[in-house]
Amino acid sequence: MGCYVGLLIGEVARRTGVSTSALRYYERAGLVPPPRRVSKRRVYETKVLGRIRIILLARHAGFTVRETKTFLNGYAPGTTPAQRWRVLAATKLLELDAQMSRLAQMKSILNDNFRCGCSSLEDCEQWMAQPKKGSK
Amino acid sequence: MGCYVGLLIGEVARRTGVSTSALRYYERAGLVPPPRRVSKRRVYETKVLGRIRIILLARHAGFTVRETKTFLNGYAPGTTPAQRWRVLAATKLLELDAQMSRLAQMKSILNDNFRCGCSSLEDCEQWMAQPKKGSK
DNA sequence: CTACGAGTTAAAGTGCAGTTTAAGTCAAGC
DNA sequence: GCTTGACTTAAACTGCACTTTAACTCGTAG
Repeated sequence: MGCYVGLLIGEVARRTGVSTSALRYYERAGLVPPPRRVSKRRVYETKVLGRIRIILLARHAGFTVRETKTFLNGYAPGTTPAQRWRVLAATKLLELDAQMSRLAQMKSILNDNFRCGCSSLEDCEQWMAQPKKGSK
Repeated sequence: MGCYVGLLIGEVARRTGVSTSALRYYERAGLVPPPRRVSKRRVYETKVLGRIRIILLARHAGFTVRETKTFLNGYAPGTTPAQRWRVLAATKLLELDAQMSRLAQMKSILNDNFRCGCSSLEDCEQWMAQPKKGSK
């Protein structure tokens, strides 16, 4: 049964929490390199688990699959190593900062409303007029 | 031409940066209340601009349209005012915190790689083994 | 009266990120 | 030798968030 060195797709799915269909999709999309086959079956090396962790992190951070691919490939061996990577990373960092400040703004709205307690969005001067301040 | 009190959809689109088709979609989805009509045309009151600002903020913070709707409606007049809102806001705040820490983690990866300079993801111990620390 | 421009509708189309389905392959156990 | 279970494929389907299209209605300007 499990006498190959490596992991079958079901095992990778179980260990990473990514479904087998998603793993095949990631392979088609170029996120995960095609593993070797043993009688047509995918047999993964354990290091694929690390790559999948990165993929999950990127996806959860809001990167699209295409972005994640560029992210991984701009960094993979064979491409211009540092140069492309630095440009990519710099761009991404700016986007992440922008996104974090949007989240922070949303947090303020949610937090402040615990205090303010308005019962209608339209009635609440706090959010409705953007630079109008002076209401408790 | 513009002698109604209120804004036509094109004007709202221009002022908010949201396309007319998206505005109609938001109306169907229950995010924007149906405005009054003047000879079948939507005529918005200016306060809709405030609501759209909130919608945009929520969307940019990663809320789905459905979530944004619940967010706005749980807070609107007519519903249990404070109670539902507080539960919703608390849930959302937890999600935002989780998302922010994911973004922060992604930032670290991007930032640290400026220093580390590995040329292959699989080779870089830093990210591949998750709780392995000790390398500069 | 006609043409224009800005609006209207319902319905179909788009791109993303997968999931589901149907039909097939293969090694192992009974 | 047949069944079982984990895998394989291509293709169709899903849900989200809109956008596009086609055919229509208005009010105004020339």
